[in-house]
Amino acid sequence: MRTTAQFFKALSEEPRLRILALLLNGELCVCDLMAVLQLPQSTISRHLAYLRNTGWVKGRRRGVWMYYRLAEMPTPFAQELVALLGKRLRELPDTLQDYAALEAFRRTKKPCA
Amino acid sequence: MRTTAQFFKALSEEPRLRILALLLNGELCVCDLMAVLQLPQSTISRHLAYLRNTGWVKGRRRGVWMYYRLAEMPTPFAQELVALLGKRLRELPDTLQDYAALEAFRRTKKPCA
DNA sequence: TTAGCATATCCGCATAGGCGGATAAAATCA
DNA sequence: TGATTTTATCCGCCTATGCGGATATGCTAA
Repeated sequence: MRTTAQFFKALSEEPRLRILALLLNGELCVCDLMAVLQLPQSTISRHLAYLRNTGWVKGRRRGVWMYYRLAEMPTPFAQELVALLGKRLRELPDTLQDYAALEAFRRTKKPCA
Repeated sequence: MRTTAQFFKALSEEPRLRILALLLNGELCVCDLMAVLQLPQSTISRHLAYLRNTGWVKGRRRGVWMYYRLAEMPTPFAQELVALLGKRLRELPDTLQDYAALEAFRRTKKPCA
């Protein structure tokens, strides 16, 4: 029960929902997230750490860069929750804006890759 | 997005999950919840207020007693989330214990009704 | 109208966790 | 090795919210 509560707590802050929404479409590095979310790097990293500790994302180091992706969910409950959350996030205006910002960022430059 | 985050925040505390789990099987009054959760009345009421303000439960006054029940969810997303959450909660050991405690409490006495 | 019960709110206190700037650590390259 | 880049962590500050006892409110019945 405590674990379940913690799991939901990860979803209770807007920046974390935005991060998860962006990761729905695949792996991103911290600098991608910074560019899209327009938040200081320490803020992004802190939220990523929280998501990592609660089992929502996994990080992979590739040289200097850390790539984050959604973690594989261990239980059917978690899997269904991710599916449901994803469906919901994708229809929020903020998400669509972030997707557009990511597109734009990728077109203009590719500094981390 | 902010609303979505708030909605999940309501699920991020154990006492609130226990309350929701109990309400899955129908309306209860505050004194029922006190008996089962073994928490002080002020604590129960505070969590109920939080759940009320975030749209999870509705209260109905019946004389001196306040009966709480799960609210009707306004969106398909919320409806599916409730269904999923309910399925999850019902399989947690803490929930089963609380159900048993409620049963026991109802058998021994019926002080509020 | 007053007493008594159920519930809501108030209070002070404690902690988790938000924030962003500063600093440390990890990895690469010259 | 030393400089540079990327990311993680540290720091102090601040707000939200947890807690439970005390008090206020709402309602009923005598």
